[in-house]
Amino acid sequence: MVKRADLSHAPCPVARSLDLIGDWWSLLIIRDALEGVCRFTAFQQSLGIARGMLADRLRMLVDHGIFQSVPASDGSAYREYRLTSKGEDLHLVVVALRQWGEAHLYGPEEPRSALVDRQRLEPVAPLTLQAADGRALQWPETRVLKAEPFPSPPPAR
Amino acid sequence: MVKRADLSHAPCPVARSLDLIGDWWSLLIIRDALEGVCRFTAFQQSLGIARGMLADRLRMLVDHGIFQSVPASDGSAYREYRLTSKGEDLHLVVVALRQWGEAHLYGPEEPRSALVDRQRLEPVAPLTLQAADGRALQWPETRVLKAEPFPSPPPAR
DNA sequence: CAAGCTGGTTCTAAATCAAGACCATGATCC
DNA sequence: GGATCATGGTCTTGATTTAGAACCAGCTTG
Repeated sequence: MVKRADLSHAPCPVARSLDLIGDWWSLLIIRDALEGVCRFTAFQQSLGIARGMLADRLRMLVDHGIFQSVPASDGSAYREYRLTSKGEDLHLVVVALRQWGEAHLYGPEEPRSALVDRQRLEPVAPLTLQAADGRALQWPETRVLKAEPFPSPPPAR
Repeated sequence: MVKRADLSHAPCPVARSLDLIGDWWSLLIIRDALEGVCRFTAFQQSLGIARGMLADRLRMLVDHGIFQSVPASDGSAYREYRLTSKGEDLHLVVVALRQWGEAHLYGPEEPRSALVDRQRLEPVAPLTLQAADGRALQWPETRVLKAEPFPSPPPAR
């Protein structure tokens, strides 16, 4: 056996994405970062994650260009973690998870945090799937076209 | 320490969602199911997952109402796993992961599977965040409103 | 009814994870 | 300018999870 499968060269983008952020903590760290958390200790306190885990995860996310480690903006000699634009683009994944959770994991009266339009403080609209021309699509109206088999699969690194 | 944190009563819908499907395999199983896979052996072969893991994951996903186990549609005595509507609603999460992976994890020439509109075989449009009135929103134009503190937090069960 | 498929369960070893001790800087206080 | 605290980690130690393979019982096919 050895280690968990390596999906970083999978032909399916879903698998590659999960290879990076499919673990227990990464998306929670990214969620916090999207809400403005940027210091090691702040992540650690917000999430209750073990410090060693957090250090590992941040290192990995920096290596993969999702975070960058920059000098702290408050002028101190410490550093902070900022999402790159690649990392920020994960906000749609977080929103999709949020909306699914809101729809299916809460009782009708149960309080929950909400993502709102900053101007009007109204909840954002549910995400929808659209065709290239803007038509709304249901899931059964789509299909996955498999990739062509690759000339040379994982050519080392 | 003991076991991984229980997020099933978290006030944040993202955390609750990840509590169910934030592990290494669940979303890959769901991705396959969305593409029509429904038999135990088919999942196992498609994913290369250990059989014990797969059995555990499917049991858990059935327990949480994401799959249901139904008699096989081919008339045999075997069973198959079908997504419930709750499970099907995860397609937006899978699409978000797919689009992020397409945008950030592939070289320009590297082949990949694509999600297309079944009628025209054109790729679907990128997901976008919209306000309640349909205006496009960028991430910085939104914020997360925290939930009211709950009267009685996790009341056993 | 024998052989193979299906859908699991159980076992073991390895890897991962949580928790806390420890430590090296940098900042603060006096 | 030395003591003390905060920051941002690393290291060690067990518990839990995971991968992989072996095993097994109920269908199904020939």
